Amino acid sequence: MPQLSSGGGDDLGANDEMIAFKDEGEQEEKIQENAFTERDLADLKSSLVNESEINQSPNAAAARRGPQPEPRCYVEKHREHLNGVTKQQDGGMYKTSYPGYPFLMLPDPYLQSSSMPPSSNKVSVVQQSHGMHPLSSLLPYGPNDHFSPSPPHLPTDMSQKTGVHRPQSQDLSGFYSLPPGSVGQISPSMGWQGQPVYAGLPSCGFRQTYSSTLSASSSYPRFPHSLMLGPSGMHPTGIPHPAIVPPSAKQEHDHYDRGLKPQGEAKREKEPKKPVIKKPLNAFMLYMKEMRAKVIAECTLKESAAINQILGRRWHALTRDEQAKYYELARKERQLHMQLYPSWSARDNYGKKKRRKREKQQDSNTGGRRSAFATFKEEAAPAPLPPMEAL
DNA sequence: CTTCCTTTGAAGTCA
DNA sequence: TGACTTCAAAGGAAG
Repeated sequence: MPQLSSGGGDDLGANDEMIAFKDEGEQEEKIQENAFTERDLADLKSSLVNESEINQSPNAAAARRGPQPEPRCYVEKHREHLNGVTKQQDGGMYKTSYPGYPFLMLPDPYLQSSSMPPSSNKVSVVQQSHGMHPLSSLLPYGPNDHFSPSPPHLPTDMSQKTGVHRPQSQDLSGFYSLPPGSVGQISPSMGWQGQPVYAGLPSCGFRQTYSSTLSASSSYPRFPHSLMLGPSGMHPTGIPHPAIVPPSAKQEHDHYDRGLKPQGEAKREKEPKKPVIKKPLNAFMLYMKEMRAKVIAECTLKESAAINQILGRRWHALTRDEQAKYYELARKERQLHMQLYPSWSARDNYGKKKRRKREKQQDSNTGGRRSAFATFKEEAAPAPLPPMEAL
């Protein structure tokens, strides 16, 4: 795996993740036919642990909100598991959940302005609430290459196993309000077709090509000026990018732009605000984006913390191939992010959050807000998600 | 209004 | 190099 030359976690996650995954896969083979109920029981067991922990910790943040509502989901989860089996038999998630997989940034399911094809009522995958996402839409997928640089721990014929055929091109303007040709302007020039994932980055001239294509912005700074970005975080190509968060974005207002609202053109000129380029989403984040609405619908939950717990379990319950899709998507995202913002570093966003984890831990030692679940995990659970043992 | 919670993974930092 | 830290999304809840 060329891109795994360093770090090792580029594609399919950490090794320990995959070790656990292997275990789960083995378990899944055992229980493939009859054991979604067992899985649910495992969930139930886990939830009982949580609840008992909650009850034992009146201090806990979870307790302050009452027991985790997660158990409400078990019936629905079972149903979803069954549906998942159907999906896999029917060609996998691409077919069911990724109606436009090569162009993942489908309209936000929460947005009324959805331009999804009428035939699709699926939950879109990595759509952005604050803009369309060209990363996936421009992902260098060829019809057959989506997993071509297979992760070392994945079967090399994964793409064949998934049997997914992604259309090479679709009318992106149907998904994005792009000027005609804007996509084509980028995609071919990026030279992604059939290109090794990272092999070409240093030398293939992708960046050069990209720069030349985006000549008007070839010298744009890391954080493009608003004039270049456009009113809503548009990339100089004209394609909005979710990683570019315009200063006016509510979401970033929460974290980054508090107190910096423009109060006039003079101030804007005086203190031009740099749009925040956010980190590309990792595989799990992409998975969460896709599945969150589903879980919310099934569980009638809205609290993200609880939903994320469910999603974390489901993530571990995914098959290897299913996870691989998201790892691959995440890798593509990172790749394109790197192309779009060559000089961007995750460090750029360090310190944006108000509190540091260290401060949190210090507070927790002194009785700060800390969930019993977290404490339980640290004290009793070495792994983030204990394997689903038989009850 | 601000921060926390909660998850996994990527990337940064530090010894 | 390994351990640790921070951030990415999300929205309700608490301070």
